[in-house]
Amino acid sequence: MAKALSKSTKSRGEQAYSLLRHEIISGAFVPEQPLRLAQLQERCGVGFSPLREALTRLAAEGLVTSEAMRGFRVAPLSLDDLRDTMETRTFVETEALRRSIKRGDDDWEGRIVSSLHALGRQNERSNPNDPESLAALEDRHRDFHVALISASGSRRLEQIIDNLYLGSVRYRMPSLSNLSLNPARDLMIEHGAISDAALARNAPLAVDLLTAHYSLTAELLIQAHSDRLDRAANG
Amino acid sequence: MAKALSKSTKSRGEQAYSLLRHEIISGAFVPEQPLRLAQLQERCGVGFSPLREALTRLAAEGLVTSEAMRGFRVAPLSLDDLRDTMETRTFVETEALRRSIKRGDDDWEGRIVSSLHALGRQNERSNPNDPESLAALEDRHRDFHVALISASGSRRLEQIIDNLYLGSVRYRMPSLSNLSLNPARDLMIEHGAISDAALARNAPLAVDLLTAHYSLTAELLIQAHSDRLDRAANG
DNA sequence: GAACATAAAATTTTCGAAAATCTTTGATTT
DNA sequence: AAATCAAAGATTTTCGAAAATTTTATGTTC
Repeated sequence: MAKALSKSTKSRGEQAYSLLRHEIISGAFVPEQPLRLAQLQERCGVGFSPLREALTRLAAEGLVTSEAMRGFRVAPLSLDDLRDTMETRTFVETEALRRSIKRGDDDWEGRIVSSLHALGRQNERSNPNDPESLAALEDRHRDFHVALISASGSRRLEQIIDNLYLGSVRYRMPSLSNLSLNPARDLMIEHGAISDAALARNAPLAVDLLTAHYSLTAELLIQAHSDRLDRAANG
Repeated sequence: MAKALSKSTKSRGEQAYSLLRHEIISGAFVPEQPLRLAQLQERCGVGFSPLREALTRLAAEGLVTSEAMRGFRVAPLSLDDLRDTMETRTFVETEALRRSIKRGDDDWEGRIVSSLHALGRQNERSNPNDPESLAALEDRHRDFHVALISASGSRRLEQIIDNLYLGSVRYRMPSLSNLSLNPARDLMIEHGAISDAALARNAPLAVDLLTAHYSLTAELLIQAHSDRLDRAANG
């Protein structure tokens, strides 16, 4: 009897990693804020060792910075980094999309269709005032974009895309409601058009639509972040 | 006054990280070999905590794998990964090169000229039987390629390139001598031509030359790795 | 009062023992 | 012989105290 799939026993270090990652992404800490071990120990309920492992890993992924003998800080946010991240994301993801359109099989099409469907359903029931449902929407959004490029055949591209998503999602979280509430924008129509072009194997069109999608997102995020900086400076 | 170097003090964890990284890159361990803490503790002369931090970081960078409650292993090597890594490297670095040619200033040109010069000098005095001088040559080689793309203006691209280099250098190390000894190849001429095209701001030519440079490297590495696999299977 | 040294406090980092978990061994049963 | 189970051994993982380092506070000198 197949051993009941050995329990996904998450070590304490992984628990701490997941928790901190989630909190940083969702904006629970101020950028550049020092992350004191004693404080985190209480917050996460784990000792020093697993905590430092989690922070080391987050540092390697770019979510926190570390300086020898001076501990860890939440990684800074900046307009330059936001622009850079979104541009690089577009560059890499469009390539992965081209390859997926060329190589994708029935399963790939199935993943696109079903993730788009799930995104639509979550979008219907989504409540802009509930952080829980917004996080779920964000996850479905990511799933759709992952599905789009899931036939690229390149593990390396996938990893890069994953890390770039991580770098950009921090800018989105604190203002996702603003974003989806933007009257000039219907995200489901944009996503539907990208999906259609991809399934029709129209690579140039799909790439253009995806580029436009990210350009618009970048513009809105840059605007939102500029406003935040202004508020911080003036108010 | 224990140790007079207070400023550039490397923590023990960083020492362990540097050492292990170097040993993995230079092929001191067999791929997929388990990395036992007790053994590493003796080898590195540090306790469990900094060791685990180093391994966690190496895992995030892809040089080792980790499984909960089962410790760490040296990351595997494979033909697929080698191909993928070299292709992705070419894709990303050619873009960074295009941008650098467009944006590069006098300092950028200076970095190319001087790193090419340093590479040539190291190449002259390099002894294929001395691992020390081979490692130095590898470093000058990396410096040149870093200089080439150092005016891309994208921190993200630079990071990605750095990580991809890390992923590919493992395949090169055990057979660097084979590579540079290949009679059909004069690396200094290839590098000189790339440098010339870049400095002449001829982006299409520079990109073609860089692509050819990496394609040839990839071919030789794939051949070398196939031979190694055959030897492991038969002999 | 500014510059400098020094002590005290706060914080990070490391160590090694203890706990938790995996792996092997070997006896027992089917 | 194959399967099962529990104890013994090996290894990873965690904890908390101790060491090392940075930061802050205090006092002294010019």
